[in-house]
Amino acid sequence: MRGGRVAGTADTGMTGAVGSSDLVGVVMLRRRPGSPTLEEVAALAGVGRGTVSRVINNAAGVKDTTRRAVQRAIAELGYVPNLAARTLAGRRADAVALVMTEPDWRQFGEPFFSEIVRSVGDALTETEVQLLLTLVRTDAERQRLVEYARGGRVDGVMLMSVHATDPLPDMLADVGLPTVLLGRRSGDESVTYVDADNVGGARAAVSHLLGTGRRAIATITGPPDMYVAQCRLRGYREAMERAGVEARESWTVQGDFSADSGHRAMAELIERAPEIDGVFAASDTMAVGALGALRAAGRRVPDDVAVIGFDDFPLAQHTDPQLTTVRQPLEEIGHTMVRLLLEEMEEPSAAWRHVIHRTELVLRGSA
Amino acid sequence: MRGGRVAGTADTGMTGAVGSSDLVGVVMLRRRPGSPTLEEVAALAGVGRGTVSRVINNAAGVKDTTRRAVQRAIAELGYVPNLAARTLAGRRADAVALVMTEPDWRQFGEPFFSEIVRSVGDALTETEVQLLLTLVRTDAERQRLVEYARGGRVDGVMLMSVHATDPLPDMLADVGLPTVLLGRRSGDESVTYVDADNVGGARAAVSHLLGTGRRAIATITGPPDMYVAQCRLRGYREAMERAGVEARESWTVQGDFSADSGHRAMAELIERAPEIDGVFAASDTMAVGALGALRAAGRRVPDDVAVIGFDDFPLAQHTDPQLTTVRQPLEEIGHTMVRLLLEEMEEPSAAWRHVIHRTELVLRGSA
DNA sequence: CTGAAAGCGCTAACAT
DNA sequence: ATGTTAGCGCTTTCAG
Repeated sequence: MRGGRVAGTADTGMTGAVGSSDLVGVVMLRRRPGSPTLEEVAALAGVGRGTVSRVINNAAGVKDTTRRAVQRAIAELGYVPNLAARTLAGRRADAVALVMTEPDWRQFGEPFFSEIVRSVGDALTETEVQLLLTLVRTDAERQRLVEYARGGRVDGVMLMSVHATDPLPDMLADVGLPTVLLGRRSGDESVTYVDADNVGGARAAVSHLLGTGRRAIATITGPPDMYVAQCRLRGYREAMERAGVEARESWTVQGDFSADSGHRAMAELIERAPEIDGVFAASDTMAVGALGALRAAGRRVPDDVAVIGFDDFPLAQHTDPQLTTVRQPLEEIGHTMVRLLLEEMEEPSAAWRHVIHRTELVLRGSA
Repeated sequence: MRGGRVAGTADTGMTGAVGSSDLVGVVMLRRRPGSPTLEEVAALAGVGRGTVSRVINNAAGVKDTTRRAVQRAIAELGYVPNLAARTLAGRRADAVALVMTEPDWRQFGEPFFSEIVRSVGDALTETEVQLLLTLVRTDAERQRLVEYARGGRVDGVMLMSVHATDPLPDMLADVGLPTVLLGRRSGDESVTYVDADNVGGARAAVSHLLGTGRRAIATITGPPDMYVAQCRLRGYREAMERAGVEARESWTVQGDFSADSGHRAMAELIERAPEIDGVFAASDTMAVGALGALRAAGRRVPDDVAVIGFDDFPLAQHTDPQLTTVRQPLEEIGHTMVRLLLEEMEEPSAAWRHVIHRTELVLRGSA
């Protein structure tokens, strides 16, 4: 029976399955047709529509007694403004979208994303702006989002995890929709973006290793076609160069950001470059894999070999609390995205703006 | 230095920090004022507005040549319909919301949620309906969502992880907005919901243990104020009763769905009821904790004690591939939510509908 | 300070 | 088959 399956309620027959015996519950009356309108409020309050509009928009210049009367009418009718009408009449949608373009759905659960979502939500919680998360996986969904955004349902768009070849940012930005990217697609990203200082962070990590007297420092890179990986490799090289240490060819091994690839890369390094006494991994996940390989090979960490990983996901605390990492300030990155977006919505500028957040080294046992 | 922090780019000074030296990039012209309107399209195509409307809505009864002409005009102008106007003119918003009311933000990253989000997204991907995820943590956000929904920005709302005391479902449903809940708040939930068969699943798990000849079966429960936990406890009791096995008081220990609480509960069980030869945990997470406690105590699993957990999050595969679980069909649950919502949007009914999905036992090594 | 009136861009019902 | 017209509910001048 191992690995087999048994219907959970086969012996009970008590519950309805889809489409078969749905239980139908209490019957209740509902009223849909005709939420009260501003006009009805005006009538009840005995004022003109303009006055009601002023009241619900907190506009100045309404006698206090009238205001009160209107508010009473609003409460009595349970009036809620029709947002479509409001938007159509010229005001904004009072909503922004945070888009995840991640075909690989597992990413969704990553701490990286939840952190960003959380901080963006926080930054918006004080405002009148509703945050809308949307998923874009297929081209159909891409198209639908563009029509949604261009259709005026949101006043601005933030995009996370955009792949280098994704045209979505341009489709949005080219129509004049305030758009902010999290991370660059390439070195000359034009659309407004917020990014972490990947070059500087990598440089700081490697400099730190050099500072402890180590010289034979290797790096495990990310996919070469990802800009973020390029930056981290560049940081490694710059640090080595500045220190006057020649970075041997054999000290650079390619990974793909996964723990597995980190493990393999480290195993290869141990094999072909046993002189290594330090490693900079382009992701914390790979760093964890590398630590595993080192320990498996009987190397002492950090005494024999020190490891630092770039903190893409605040993973380290869950897997290896001893791992030194380069931390990206996700909280601030989220806040900055919101700030840039709101500013752009406030007064559209003709220029793209780019903000790069500093990173910081979080020292722990392994380096 | 251990545990200390170092600014990543302190030695570089190359990057701009927020608000200090933001890089300002390429300047580009943007046009915002006045997207082309349907009227302009009509003019360019030399037809009436009604015809254009028919074309963009794929309505029948338009001569093929005219249709083509209109489409050409649309392409030439880069016309995109104004959604606010469309909604106002009486049609729907063509959007639905999937709401997470989870004050404890960590939950967001759980596989349970990403699975639901994924399956709901899948179910919607074929339609014209845009999925909007929204977060509701504070009362302010709750209020904002209600105004958003009542304001006509979405045609329906799905709610996940609703706490027993949350008034949000009623606030929405009472105004006649199609609303579907994932999970019940209590035994007499009125609002339309989709749920897993928690009672039946628990019963099946315990029956399975009984079927292997075990008699001293304990249960680790969830928080007693959560309906889902009550149901799973009820299933345990029913199975024991049906088998004519007396479930001793001391065999029921309370947990809180966390792995830690599972560990503690199991340790307590080992102490006070060493006769135990089977355990049903109300969540897979607690089951994992329980397994840890058992192994630590030197009990062999499943030979001495068999463990089954209820699969809230498809966690088992990540932590203990040997753990037998009661699986909830998350994919189907998501699809059903969408189906019910769309049906309700199609033709509002006066009745609430309730669907309870079967669960299935996924047998693995530990039971 | 407040009422009246002119749209916002679209759909749908009604003519033609 | 297609043009015309009347709103949808709100914001916003513009008069009073």
